[in-house]
Amino acid sequence: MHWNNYFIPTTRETPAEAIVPSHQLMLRAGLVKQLVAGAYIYLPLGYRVLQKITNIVREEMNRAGAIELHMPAMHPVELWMETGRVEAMGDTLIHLPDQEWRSGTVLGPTHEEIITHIVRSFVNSYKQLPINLYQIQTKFRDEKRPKSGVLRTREFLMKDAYSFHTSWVDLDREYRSMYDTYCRIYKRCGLPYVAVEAESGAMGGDASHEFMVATDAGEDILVRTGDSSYAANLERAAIAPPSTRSSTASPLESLQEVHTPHVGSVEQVSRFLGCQPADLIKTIIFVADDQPLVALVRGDHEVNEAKLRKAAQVRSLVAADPETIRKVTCAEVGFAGPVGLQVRIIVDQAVPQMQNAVTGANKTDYHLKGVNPGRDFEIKEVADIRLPVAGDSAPNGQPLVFEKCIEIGHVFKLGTKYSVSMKAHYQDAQGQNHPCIMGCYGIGVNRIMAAAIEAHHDDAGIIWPMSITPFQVLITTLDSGDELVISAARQLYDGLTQHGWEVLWDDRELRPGPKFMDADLIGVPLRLTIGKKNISQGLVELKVRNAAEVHKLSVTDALTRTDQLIREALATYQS
RNA sequence: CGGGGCGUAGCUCAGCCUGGCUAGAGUGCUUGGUUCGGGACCAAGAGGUCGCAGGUUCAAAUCCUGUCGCCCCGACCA
Repeated sequence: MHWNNYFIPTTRETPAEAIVPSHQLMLRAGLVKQLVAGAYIYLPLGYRVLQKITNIVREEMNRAGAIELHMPAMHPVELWMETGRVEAMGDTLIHLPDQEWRSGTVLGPTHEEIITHIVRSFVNSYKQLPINLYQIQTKFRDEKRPKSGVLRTREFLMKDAYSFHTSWVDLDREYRSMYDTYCRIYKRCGLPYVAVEAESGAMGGDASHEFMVATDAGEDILVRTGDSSYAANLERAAIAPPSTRSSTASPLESLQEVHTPHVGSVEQVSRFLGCQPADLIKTIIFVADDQPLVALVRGDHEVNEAKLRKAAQVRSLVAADPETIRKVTCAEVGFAGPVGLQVRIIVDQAVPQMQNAVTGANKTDYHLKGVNPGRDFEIKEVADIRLPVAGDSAPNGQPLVFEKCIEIGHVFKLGTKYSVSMKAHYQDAQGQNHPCIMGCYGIGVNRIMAAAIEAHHDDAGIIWPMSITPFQVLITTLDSGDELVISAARQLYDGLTQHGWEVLWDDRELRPGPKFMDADLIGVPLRLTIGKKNISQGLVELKVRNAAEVHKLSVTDALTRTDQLIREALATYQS
């Protein structure tokens, strides 16, 4: 490809709206342009990268036996009503309300309903299972706040796969296979990914893993140990129980009521009484399966509702409204405490360690000092029910570290949630009907592109992994009036093209400076520079984008060396 | 949805507070010339309904009201 005949609108300055490095570089390198908030145009260079990524995804999915198809982006809302997800998705689901036919149409944020509809239409027998169907398709979600370039958008490309099975054992096998496939895909894309245990959230289902890339541009929190022997997302991260009661145990004080007028929050109470938030026991009241449930955590900790729900073994769990709180505690909101409460209490494992703590007195404008768990209130149920904080350890005893990250993929075991509600049944060998057991597996294609840039760039621009670069080689000709320069460039261009490589020839009539700046910006991994002075001695220059040194080689040596470097680089990304 | 900010040339921004001639700069673009190995220089040009609508005024980029869009922080996020 000749640069003059192509379309790469690079810019020197960074548009003001871009904050994160990948967004800035994608705009400056002419990869994308925003059309409206949350939707991006993929310009030719960016589209090439996107295609490289989708090719890798497709190859690996096919290798794993998944079968590609293509589903519409417009869905009849009836299918979503069958699973109750019109409500579950809420505002995220984009409706088209302006015309009669459109009022029954939504834009697909994901495709469980559609794929389940397909399977129930065509799959009747266990002989047709298992099957794994996937597509690479545009999704629509009405994100409240699109941000960070293509990292969070309302319209985005996703590879979504759905598998259907006759047994949980077979789902486990496919889940494992997809997990391994994802690892291969990310490795081939050159991403430093981490697989973590995750909550499956509103998707439903049991097991779930997220694939993360650590980056400051991210909006999730990755929790892991320094040696990565343990990794999880923030919601899922398990916390080791405190080792032993602190050796500096102080004498137990007696219970004492203190007047704390209009002082309700942890911060206010600790300031008012001159103690630390960690000296308080926070008493949070929930309604679980229509019964009040109290959770106790240290004042500087936060309850993790997913953990609490699991520990309490309840189906529904919501924060109690003020009226319920008043009824349970006989006090205004802000003065709840465990002493004397006659409801089910689940205690975080950090609380029994506490001594001479402060809690609400269940009496408006009063707190209790000198509260000692076990003495002043009974400890019946202890569990890990909070979010981790700095200083906590993983179950294996190693300290946890926290990093911002972005999610680039997610695998779920869905089970029968959709097949039951949508009646996707198959007949077994005995003629019995059963709902299909399902898994689903998603990859954010645009996010891979942004994450790759987040992971591979410097001050001058992008440094593409060889596997997803828009071109493997950039030929930069200086002194383009010189016949030797042109004939050498043509020789290299033709030679490398014949080897099957994608070559971009910067044939623009520009001074060397801007050409080198653009070369670094767009991040093609190998650059061959041909100038009058060197070529008069039969030499061209070979430079690797992420290395400082420059090699002077003959034209034929440059060709074989470049070919070799590309092969070597690609090999490192293969699994 | 709450809080903050911004909308003036392709891009980065000044001008607005305190209304007043033909609305500016840098960069990019076009043409000519000199240059030519890491964003050169000279000269001449093209390019703007100052987001949009209404109002105040002799006069509005500037003041007022409304509206739309965009960014940031937070909430939300299969």
